[in-house]
Amino acid sequence: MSTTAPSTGKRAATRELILEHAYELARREGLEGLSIGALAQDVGMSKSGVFAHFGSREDLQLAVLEAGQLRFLQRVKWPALKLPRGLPRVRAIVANWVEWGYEYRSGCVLLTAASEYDGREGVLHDTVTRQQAGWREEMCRAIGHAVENGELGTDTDPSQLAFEIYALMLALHHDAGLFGFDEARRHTLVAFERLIASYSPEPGRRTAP
Amino acid sequence: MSTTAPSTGKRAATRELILEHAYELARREGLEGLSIGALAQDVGMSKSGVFAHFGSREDLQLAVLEAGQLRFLQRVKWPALKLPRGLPRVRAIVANWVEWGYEYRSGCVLLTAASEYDGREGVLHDTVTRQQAGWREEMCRAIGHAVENGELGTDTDPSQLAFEIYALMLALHHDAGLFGFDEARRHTLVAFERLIASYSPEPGRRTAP
DNA sequence: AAAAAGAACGAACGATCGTGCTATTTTCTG
DNA sequence: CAGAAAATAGCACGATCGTTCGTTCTTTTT
Repeated sequence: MSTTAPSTGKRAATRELILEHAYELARREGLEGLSIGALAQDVGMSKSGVFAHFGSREDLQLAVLEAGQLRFLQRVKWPALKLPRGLPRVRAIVANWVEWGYEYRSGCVLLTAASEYDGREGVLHDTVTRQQAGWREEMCRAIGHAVENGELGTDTDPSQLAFEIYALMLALHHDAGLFGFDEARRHTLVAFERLIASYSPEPGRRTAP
Repeated sequence: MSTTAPSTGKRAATRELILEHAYELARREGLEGLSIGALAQDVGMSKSGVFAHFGSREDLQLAVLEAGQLRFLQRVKWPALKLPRGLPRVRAIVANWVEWGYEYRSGCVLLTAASEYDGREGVLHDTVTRQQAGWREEMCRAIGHAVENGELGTDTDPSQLAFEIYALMLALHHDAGLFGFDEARRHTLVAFERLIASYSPEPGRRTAP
C-alpha cells in the first residue's frame, strides 16, 4: 500500500488531464462559469468521475487557479531568472509577460479570477489576493534590483513602477480581447519603453549639459 | 390608448426600478452572474413579473449595459464637457473617472462585461465592443484637442496616450478591488501626472537652456 | 486465481436556471 | 362605477447545476 498518493500514477495522470481541460474551459468562461458537467463532457468522462477527483467544485476551481499560477510562473518568471538581476531581468519579465498575453489572448484565468473574486469573500478570494500580492511583490523586488544597480533613478518607487507595469499588462489583455492583439502589443511595448525612459537615471531625451 | 409607451408612466418607472437593482446585482456578480430569480427576489417581485419587462435575459443584460454606460457618461464625461477643450478637459475626465472608480469600487459593470464577453460572439459582445471603442475614440479626441492647443507635444499619438490612460484606470479598479482604494488612487494619480509630464511639450523636469 | 483496492459510471436528489402560459390583480378610461 | 387594458402573480416545463450513493469495471496485491 502507499501511504501517500504518488505524484505519478493513474489517479494523478487523469487529474492532470482534467485540470488541463478545466484550465482551457476556465480561460474562456471564467472560474465562475466553469461547470462540472461541461468539463466532464469536454474531457470525455462522467460527471461523478470528474467530481471524485476534487472533493467539491470550489476545490476544482482552486486547483485550476494554482495550475494557472504554475503556468504563469514557468512561462514568465522562471525564464527571466536566467538573466542578471536588474533592468535586464525586468525587461525579460515584461517581454515574457507580453508573449504570455499572446498565447492566452482570449482570457487569462488569473486576471479573470481577480475580477471575479475581488468583491467577495472565501477561499477563492483569499487565494487570488495572495497570488496577486505575491507577484506584485516579486515585481517590486525585480525593480528594486534595477534601482540598486543604478539602472533606474534613485528616487524610483518600486511599488509605483510595478503598478504602472501591471497597468500596461491589464490594458494589453483588455485591448487584445476587444480590438486585436497586434495593436495592443504595439501600444504596450511603446508605453513600456516610455516608462523605463521616464524612470531612467539619465534623462531619456533632452539632456542638460 | 397609447400607441407607444410614454417614457414616464408606471411601466417605465418599475422598469427603471428593476434596472437599478439589476445594476447593483450585476456590479457584484457580473452580467453573466445576473439571474432573473435573484433579481426578482431583490426587487420584491415575481420572476415572471420581472421577466415581462424584458423579452429575454439577454435583453435584460443589454439594458443593464446601456444603463451602466449612461451612468458612466453622466458622471465622467458630461461634467468634463463644461471645461474648455484640451488638457483641462482631459484632466477633468481622469479626475471624474477616478472618483467613479471610488463610488463603484467593488466592480464596474462595464469593465466586468468587457472581460466577460471579449472572447465570445453575440449581441452582448458587439455592444460591449462598440461601447469601449466609442469611449476610447472620445478619449482620443479629447487628447487631440490638447495636442492642438500645444498643451501636449506635437509628436503625441492620441491613441497611444489614450491606451496608457485607460491602462491606469484598469489598474485602479484592479488594485482597488484587491488591495484597497486609497493606495490604488495614489498610484493612479502619480502615474497620470508622470504621464502628462512625459507627453508635455516643455520638458517636465530637466529643461535644456 | 482469489481477494482487496481503486477508479469511473449511472442514476437520482433538490435547487435553480430561463421561459412560456394562464389567472388575477391593479390601473386607467369612458 | 363599470368595463377595458395593462401589469403582475402563479404555475409548470425542460435543462442544468453541484452533490451523493451504490454499482461496475479495472488494476493491484496476496
